[in-house]
Amino acid sequence: MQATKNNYHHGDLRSALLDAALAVINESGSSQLTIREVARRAGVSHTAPYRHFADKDELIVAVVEQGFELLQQTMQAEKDAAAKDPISQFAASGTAYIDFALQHPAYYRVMYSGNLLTSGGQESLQHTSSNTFAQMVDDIKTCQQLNIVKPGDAALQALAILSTVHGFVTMVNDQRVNALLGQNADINAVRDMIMASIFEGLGA
Amino acid sequence: MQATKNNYHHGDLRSALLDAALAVINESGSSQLTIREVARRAGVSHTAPYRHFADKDELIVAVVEQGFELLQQTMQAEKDAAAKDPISQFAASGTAYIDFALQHPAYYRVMYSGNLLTSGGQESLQHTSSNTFAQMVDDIKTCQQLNIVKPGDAALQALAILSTVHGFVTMVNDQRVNALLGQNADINAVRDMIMASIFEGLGA
DNA sequence: GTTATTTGTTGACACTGTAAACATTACCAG
DNA sequence: CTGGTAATGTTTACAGTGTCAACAAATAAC
Repeated sequence: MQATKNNYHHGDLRSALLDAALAVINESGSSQLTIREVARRAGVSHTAPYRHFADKDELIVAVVEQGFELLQQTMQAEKDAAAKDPISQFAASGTAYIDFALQHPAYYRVMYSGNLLTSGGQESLQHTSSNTFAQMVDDIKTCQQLNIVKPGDAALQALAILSTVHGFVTMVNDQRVNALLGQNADINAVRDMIMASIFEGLGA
Repeated sequence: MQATKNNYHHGDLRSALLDAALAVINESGSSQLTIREVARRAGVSHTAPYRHFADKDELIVAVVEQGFELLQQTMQAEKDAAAKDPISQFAASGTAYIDFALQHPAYYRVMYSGNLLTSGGQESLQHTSSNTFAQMVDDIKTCQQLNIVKPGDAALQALAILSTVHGFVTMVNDQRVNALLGQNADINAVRDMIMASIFEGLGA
């Protein structure tokens, strides 16, 4: 099963389809994401994808899962590269999350727009974001024990932070921030301000 | 032009189509929103909508605009009902915004999910949210002059708040909050906590 | 090396968005 | 009232979509 060309069998069609799906979303938006177009880009017939995904939902879910894996990796890498004190670690997570969302808008959009899925596909990806969340809660608890974050329900604190960060990157990716602040807005400056206000709110 | 029944002419088809569109989104999600289904619900032929909307995008944009009007009205009503000091006014706005999003998830989802639109339709609704935003900035500036909000770029402060609020309601409506906190989470309590942390961050 | 399994193709069907041609109703000037 | 014109709705048609069933080629297993 190697990726030799000009074969009847593609070699790694599943990956190729996922890549193509992401490319379509990047170029034309998720409303143009179509099984037939994805197949076209992979150079196969319009029903070939059905050997790898039961339906369109399953293809989208696969892209979402791949996105969450990449997010997880990105955050872990940033944490590894940062100083080992809890504050730096937490800051690294947050910045990595935001940067991931802004550098991979296609991924992020699919990951957090359930309206793409036809029916109950949503459930199958509920679990995907819980890893990230659980990690956040752990980090906050660690900081609380060190008295560098004020006490309180760590899950609620994590949720508030996630709300801010998620809302921010969503608005940036949807061009809302540019619309509201003007085209010349310095997104990185806004990001830093938002991170700062989060830390301030934590009482660090 | 009155809405008499059983007429060849519908009477107020445009409104009926908008209502039907919203109902579809509520019942089946925006992925099921289809011109033909909307026409079916309004009891007209599948091309009748084209006498009122150039294409599907225009129908969606009309729903979005209607949503923003309703949001504006809701916020104004809450402000009118609240105490007249700036803090109460600002709190009323925020709570009204959140409550609107949670009580009209279908509206809110369409209003803030650009991926429904095929092409350049996004531009036509960029202006819609700027009213709300401008109002927020004004309110913050007022509070700053009264020394109940700390100084700084009011637009940035407004953006941070909007990020938090938008992120929160988005996650609630997408079932993310329930997934992360558990089904028995008290959303109103979370909302109040988030509002409190916003005010804390403002230095009020 | 034959056979079963995996992977891809062809063809079909019901559904969608949308354009063109046509029909009915509302409205307005005389 | 009467006609003509604009507004509104219908029918028909076409290309594109998701997905199923039947078939074909390549791979893997014995």
